[in-house]
Amino acid sequence: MSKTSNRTTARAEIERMILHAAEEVFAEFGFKGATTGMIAERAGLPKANLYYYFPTKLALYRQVVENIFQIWLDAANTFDECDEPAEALTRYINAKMDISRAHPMGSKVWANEILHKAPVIQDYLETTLDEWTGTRIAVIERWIADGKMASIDPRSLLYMIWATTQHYADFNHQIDTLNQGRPLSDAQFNRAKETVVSIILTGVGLRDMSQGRLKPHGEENS
Amino acid sequence: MSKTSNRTTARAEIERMILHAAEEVFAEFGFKGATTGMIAERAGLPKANLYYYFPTKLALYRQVVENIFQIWLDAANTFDECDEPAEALTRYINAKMDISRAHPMGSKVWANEILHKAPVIQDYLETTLDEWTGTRIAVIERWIADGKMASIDPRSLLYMIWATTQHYADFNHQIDTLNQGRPLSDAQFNRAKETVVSIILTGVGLRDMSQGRLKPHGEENS
DNA sequence: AGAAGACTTGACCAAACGGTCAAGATGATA
DNA sequence: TATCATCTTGACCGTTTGGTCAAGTCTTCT
Repeated sequence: MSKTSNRTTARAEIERMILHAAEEVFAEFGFKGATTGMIAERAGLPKANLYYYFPTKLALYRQVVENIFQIWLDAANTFDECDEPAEALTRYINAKMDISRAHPMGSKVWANEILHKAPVIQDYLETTLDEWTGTRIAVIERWIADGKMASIDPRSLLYMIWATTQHYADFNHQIDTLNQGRPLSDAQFNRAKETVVSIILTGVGLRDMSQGRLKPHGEENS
Repeated sequence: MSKTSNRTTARAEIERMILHAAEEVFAEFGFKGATTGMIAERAGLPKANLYYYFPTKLALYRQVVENIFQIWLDAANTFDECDEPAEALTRYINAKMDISRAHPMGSKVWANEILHKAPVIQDYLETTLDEWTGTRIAVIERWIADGKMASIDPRSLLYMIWATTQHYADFNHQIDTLNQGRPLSDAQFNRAKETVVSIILTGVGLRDMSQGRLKPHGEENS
């Protein structure tokens, strides 16, 4: 009975289940609105047992937020995979759109946190995020100086990309409601991705609109 | 002593103060996180007195949300003030950006509501908002059919405008943090507005980027 | 087998919060 | 001044909720 799963493995497995449940509940109800009872129930164990694995509700929340920030950072790296602005921006936008589709709950927890003045992630904003943003702005400024793209405000461009891509996670309830109550199909979502990439790349002078609509890659059906 | 301010006037005044306090507290802490005690304190009256003017916390919240939706609708009308796409989109984007700056709390309450699956405004989404969106999409499709702008997905364009403009309200804490902890100056905000308008108009083929950066109107200083 | 630790859980507690209430203050009317 | 309605407020209540605890059960090691 005790071959692959020793105690530490089982413990890690349970912690993962708790964190998954917590992410969903925190996303849907916010930190205050979520109750440890709901999280425990969704994780399939009694509330008292949850406190055996995480000392407080806040500690559990912190762990959830840290995991989310790690995903965010992974996507951020796609920005640097290529030094050509069109390619770099396309990859970054697509990566962020894919995250919004794959991890909408994480994005919502993040949005909630910022909305409420970042009580637990303020230090991330001031250190890691600020640093990342500064270096990427420098990259964009170099592209502009090299005449590779139009002269726009790099910071506003980054905010626009963040806002638009995260909108598909944070506001997915509104988007679904405006789609006859149904979630976007893969085709619809891909069309949104292509539109976002198209408007932004064209908007910063990396494409032109003369030939009408371009379809860069990966289309599914009508 | 009783000339201009009869009782009904005083009552309206107090209700306005309560609603203002409630908007701030709901924006910062969410529906669950906000307490009627905090709202009463910020409005400068004892909690019990607040319940004389609003029967329940939920009723107060509903009133706040309805006021916000009215502001949203007012901005929506600027979309129709002109039938030329460049002018109409510019006005609409600027109106929404101005709202984000003037009423960030309202925008945050709205965002919070959508994030939590719109428990109290679902009917607005399904009726008024859905209807407004449908007709505006038709307008954009006509512009495209008439060759006035590039063939992009109108729905994705609207979402992009909503996401970007509201980002400056909903995520203003993050924006401030990335601006050395200070709120954006008027000059910085105007630059953001111009950048957003520029990228979107260019992105949908209503400007071209050949001459570098254009400054449409209203600049302050460097 | 049996001791020792890791894990589980129902019952419980103190604090916080939405909402009530009854007693009083204030202002309009006559 | 007397009356009545509107408004104000401190004290209070039931429920919810984060967190605790002691009494268990299960695993593992010797």
